Order: sequence, then C-alpha cells, then structure tokens
Amino acid sequence: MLEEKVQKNFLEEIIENDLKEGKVKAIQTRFPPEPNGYLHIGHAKSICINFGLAQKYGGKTNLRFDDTNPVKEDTEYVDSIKEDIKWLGFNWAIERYASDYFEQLYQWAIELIKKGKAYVDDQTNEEIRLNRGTVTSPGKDSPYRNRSIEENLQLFEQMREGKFADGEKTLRAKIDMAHPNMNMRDPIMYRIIHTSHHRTGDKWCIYPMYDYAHGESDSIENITHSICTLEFDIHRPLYDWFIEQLGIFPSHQYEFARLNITNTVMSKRKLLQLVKEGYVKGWDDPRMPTICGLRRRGYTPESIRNFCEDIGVAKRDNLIDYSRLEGSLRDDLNKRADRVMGVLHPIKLIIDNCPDDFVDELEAVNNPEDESKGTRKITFSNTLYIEADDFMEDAPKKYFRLTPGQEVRLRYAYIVKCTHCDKDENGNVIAVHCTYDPASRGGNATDGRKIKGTIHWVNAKDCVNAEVRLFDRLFDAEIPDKVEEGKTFLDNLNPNSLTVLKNCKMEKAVIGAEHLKKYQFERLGYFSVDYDSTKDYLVFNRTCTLKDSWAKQK
RNA sequence: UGUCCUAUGGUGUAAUGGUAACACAACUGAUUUUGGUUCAGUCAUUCAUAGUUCGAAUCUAUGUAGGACAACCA
Repeated sequence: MLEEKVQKNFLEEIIENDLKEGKVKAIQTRFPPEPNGYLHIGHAKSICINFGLAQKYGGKTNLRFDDTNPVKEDTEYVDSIKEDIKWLGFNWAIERYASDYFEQLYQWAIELIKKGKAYVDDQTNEEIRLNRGTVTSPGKDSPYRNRSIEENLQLFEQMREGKFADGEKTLRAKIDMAHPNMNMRDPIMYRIIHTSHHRTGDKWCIYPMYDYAHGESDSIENITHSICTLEFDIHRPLYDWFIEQLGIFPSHQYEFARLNITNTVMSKRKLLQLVKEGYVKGWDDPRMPTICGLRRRGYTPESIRNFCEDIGVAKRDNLIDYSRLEGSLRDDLNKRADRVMGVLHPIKLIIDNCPDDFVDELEAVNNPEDESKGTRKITFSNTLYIEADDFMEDAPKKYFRLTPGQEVRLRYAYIVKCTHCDKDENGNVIAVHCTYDPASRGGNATDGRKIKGTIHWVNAKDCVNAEVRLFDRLFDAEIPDKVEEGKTFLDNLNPNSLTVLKNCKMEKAVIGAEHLKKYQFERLGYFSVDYDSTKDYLVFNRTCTLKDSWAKQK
C-alpha cells in the first residue's frame, strides 16, 4: 500500500507524454460542477482524478461552476459543493464561474458571426428539432441559415437587449446539417431565457449552451487537460471546432468512464427526486450516495479517496460492488476508530455467584491497532447487558457463545459459564443466568483452559441509553435503473433500508462524543455520532458492520 | 439502421509485439481476549473467427456483445 504505484492509467500516460514532449509546461485541470444538485460519490471520482492528477504532476486545479442555465441553478448548491470538495481534502487554485465569462463569450460569438460561422435562427424549438434529422438521416438547413452577417449581428444584439421572448430566436453555429455526429448539426450556441441568474441577476437574457461555454471557459483558464466522463466523447469534435475557429488557447478534452455502484443510483435528477418526494430525509440522508450523505453516515475523506484510487480510471463501463466502498471504509477505520462496547439488542445477563454490591473496574484497550490510543476503565457488576443473539438455548456445535453449560469470556472481564435462562409467558428469553470465575479477572483462565468465544457487554448499573440507526441498501436491485416496462427505479427501493433502535446500551466512554466522532462497537461494526445527537440523547449511525464470517457459516 | 467509444479471472485495473500481473471478493488453513485484524495458500487457454509475425491481450479484417448520441440540459 505504501509502495509507489507502478501501474499508470491512460490519463497519466497522456500527461507524462505531453510533459515529456513539451506540449505543455505544466498541467492545469479543472473541476466543473453545475450548481444544480449536491455532489455524489461519482463526482468524488472526478474530483480525485482532476485534483489528484494536478497534484501528482505539480499542476493546479480550478473550481469552475458551470452556471449557464439560470432556471436550474442556485447558490445553495454552490455552497454545498465547495464544502464537500474541501471536506474531501482538496484545495482549488482559483474559483470561477462560467458566468464570469459571459461578456467574453458574447464577444467571441460576434467574432464567429463576422466569420460567417454563426447565425441567428428564427425557427421554433419544434422546427429545429424536426430539421435536425435523426441519427440515421441527415438534417435540413434552416431557412435562416444564410442571413447576411450584418443582419445576424443586428439580430444577435437585439437578442441580448431583450427584444425577443424566450424561444423566439437562437444563435447557432454554422457547421453541417448532414454531419453524422448530431452535435455538429448547427448546434445552438445561445438561447433566450428571461430568468434571473444566481450571480449575474438580470444582466443577461441570453445564455450560452454547454458546448459553447465549456471549452471556451477551459481555454480562458488555460486548462491543458479537460477531463470529463464518456458521454461527452461525442462532443469533442465540437469542443475542438469552437477553439479552432476562435484560434484561442487549445485546451483538450479527455474522457473516462463514470463510476457506477451496485444498488445505488447516481443521477442528480433521481437523487433530487428521492429528496423531493420524501423517499429519504434529505440530501445528507445517510443512505444517499451523496458526499454529505456518506459523511453523515460516517465515511471518512480518506476512505473515499482510497476507494477512488482503488477502482482506477479507464474507458470501459464498470459496475463497482458497494462492498468495495465498505472495504475502503473498514480499512481506514480499523486503524483509527476507538473501540467501545455497546449492545444493540440488550438482554440481561445475571451472574448468580456474584454479590449484588460487587463492583469492579477493568482496563480495556482503546485501539489494538494503535497502542498510542491507550486504555480506559470499564465497570463491572453482577448485572450486565449482552447482545440477544449471543445467547442460544439450543445451539449448534460451532456456536462459541452463551448456551447452557458453555463458557465464554466477557471481553476484558471474566470468564462466565452459562447456566439457564428466564422466559416470559410467551417463551421469549428475558434474562440469561451464569456463574463467573473470580480467578479469571481480565479474561484469562488460571488453569490455561481455552475459551473459544469472547462477547461484548455493558454494565447494566451504569450504562447509558442510545438510539442507533441501522442502514441497508437503498435499493434492492443491483442495478436500480434496470426495470421492466412500466416500472421505475422507485419500484426497486428497499422498504427496509432504515431501522431505528431506541433501546441500545452503551458504556459511558461515549458520553459527550461530538458529531461525526467514529467508534468501533466491538464485534458489531463502525458507528458515527449523528447530527441529531445531544448531550442527553445519544444518536449513532451504523456506518457499516464488521466482516462476519459467522453469519456466512450459518 | 448511421456515427463514435469499449471488450483481460467473480469485480476492478495492468501488461505500450516477447513468460498474462496487481488489488478486492471468494474459498482453504494458521494466529487471535473482536467469528474483527493479521499471515499463508488456492482461483484466467485475454469476446469470436480469420490474418500479419519467429512470436499477438496488444497490429489488421470481419463478426458478436455492451455503452453513448436525435434537450433552446450539463
């Protein structure tokens, strides 16, 4: 893990080559989110690639908001995006907005009109669509395609001045209506939108389209490597065309395959729908694949970065198993999370040969992976809580926990031997009885006998209550979007993705833990303190379970 | 019925004409006061066919499969 990675991905290959051949002196990348939603794990991959590459090769990365569509964008999203990038551990060189370049873009549009490379079209939305043709048949020229330069100039100026209603006119690049690539069939450069913009207010009523704004913004910022996802591959000829016609700094676009993860959806539109229609409790619901959701769930920035590094970068479609993300998380938290004992489904364990006034204080290790984390004291009495499934009246032979006649070790405490259990009138186990071996203090048998099982516990006499939220996959289906006719991804929602336990028992060490503090509850998993947690009412999110080879064996 | 992209173990990613490698998962076994961690071991005739070559995962051709593209979205 520490050794230098020798395998280079195709982007590193390209960059090293450009640097070696002197095509660029230093690399400059950018991360270009549209402020119309919250960032998700797929964006994290893009962020890691863009910032990571620049870091690795001594270049810089700009943050540029692609805010060319005022009807969808909002400052709420700008703020969350910046917060998430910082939280992931990256710093941008400069913060820019495509809207910063509206005037320059406008001037360049005039330049293209003057060169006879752009024209104002009066066709309606419908007409434009019809005349564009299809992927298998060519389009038809607009009747307005051959207007004079003077007329185009005048009309375009009037568009800017607000002389026309939304949709009445567009500015189009004059390329080729029969081009096999649909993007080259006289793409729209500007449309009229009389909507106030989150940054420019009502200064503009014409807004540039992505294809025109993006490459030109890259060029203005001297972006050397403009890295995006595969679906923009087909836009590259247009990206290059604008830059070439304008004769400006030649940024180049490179495409990689976007991240897909099992049992989750990654489209901003669908995530927005989940939030708006109340299927989750917000953008930062711990079941969401958003950065803020993962953060609240208990993920660390390191684990997300390691995950993105692990999955690599290439151009073929991929589907990463969700457990891979959990693997990166466990890897990180195993080294860093303090251990603590907590019981999710408590039942009483009564030690019959232990006096009622018996009090003992034992020493527990905070993190076996990190000695510097030290130890803490835990208290012990004759009445404890243990996990309900750590007792079975009729147990299979390989069950190493409590069952009548069997000995187990109470972690850091004593060896106990199960004797019997109490049941209510319905036959449910309500308490387990045992005797303890006073000589085994700390957990070691004096006669050297082997104890197979060790279970966690808390002292019923001084533990604290806590709420614990358990999460399961938000979607049952591996690919939620793969649905039969007439169904949607919503039909694949897992109705049991959230379980709230309100009667959990924790050792006192967790009192006062700040939000987002991470623990490993021994034998159970990793847990993070939720934002809803207060001094008087503890709330934990289970980030993920520990690997459980016993569950598989069963 | 077009153009473009892609195809290597269960999942990802390497191998840049010269012995198919690494990680994760899975499965064995060892260690273990977390059924965790850790350690050791096992797990592929590179989508198909034909060709070029002393030699092909890599180059060529033809298929096949998957994906993208017909928003005044990005």
